[in-house]
Amino acid sequence: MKKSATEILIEKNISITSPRLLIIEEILNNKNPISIEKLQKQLEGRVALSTLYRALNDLKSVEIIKEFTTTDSITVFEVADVDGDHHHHLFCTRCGDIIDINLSKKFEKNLDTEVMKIEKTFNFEIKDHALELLGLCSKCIN
Amino acid sequence: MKKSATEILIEKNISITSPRLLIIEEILNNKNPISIEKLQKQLEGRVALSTLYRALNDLKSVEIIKEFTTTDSITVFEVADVDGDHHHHLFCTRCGDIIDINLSKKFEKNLDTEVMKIEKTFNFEIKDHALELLGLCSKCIN
DNA sequence: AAATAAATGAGAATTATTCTCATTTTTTTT
DNA sequence: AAAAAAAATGAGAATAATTCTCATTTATTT
Repeated sequence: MKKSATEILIEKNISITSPRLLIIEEILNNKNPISIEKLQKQLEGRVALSTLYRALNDLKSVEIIKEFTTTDSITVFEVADVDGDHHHHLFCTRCGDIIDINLSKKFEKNLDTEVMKIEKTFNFEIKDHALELLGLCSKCIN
Repeated sequence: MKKSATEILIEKNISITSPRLLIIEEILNNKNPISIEKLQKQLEGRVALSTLYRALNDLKSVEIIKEFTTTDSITVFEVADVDGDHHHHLFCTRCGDIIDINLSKKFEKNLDTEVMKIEKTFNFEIKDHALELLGLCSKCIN
């Protein structure tokens, strides 16, 4: 059921190149969002840095991947949500770890209702939302 | 009832200097989060750029201000929440506008409950949360 | 008021990201 | 399947954002 990197590129109708495949695979392989620095290390010698930045922007603009910034100002990437598969993030403010989380169906419904209210109040057309939870992970708690 | 910039610095027990006062006032004056570029222009000639960056970091570390990054990768600052005064943000992905919003009391309660569940599941100690809503503002909708 | 400690300004240094352009790879056309 | 056209890459230069250094100034403590 999982799509291959090649299939993903075909679906978005952009050309299939080795750097793009490698980058998508690397991001897919990572359970959690991955930083540019990590990607760079992982792809060392196989993808030029300029290409990495360019390809990340390309993949972002066709919505294959998503970019965001952590609480400690690190730019990270993850594969964009497909269909209903929608998740949020837990950030450890000490060690910088990021964990993907799902909210309960019930709560997501509540959230959607609240969002609709806000759309009306502000005459805004809301396309997406992200809930960020900040705190200390189990390792850093003590 | 509003605290002055001086009072804010005294409260946090860090020295009272002209750049810090000017920066806090500038951020207070702005209804919505303000970018570094804007701050820089506004404070041109009164605060050196290196001081601006340094003071922003200082104020951030004593939690007088809060930093975050917009969807188009712009770093912005706002005054940190005081007491229960807690808000979220609406981002226009076309024009970059940011609007402060409040969620309903009821929804914030639901959110707190959900957050507590997540804390247990992940053995995480959650200190703060932020809901970001992304879409098109009334001006950009058409 | 003097002594100490902390913060500032100016510019240099570093880091992150984008840009340029000749070459290579991919896609389209035949 | 080969030729032509279009798109992407790699290497490094250029730019932009942020941090660092250190002599001087300002704020705090004694």
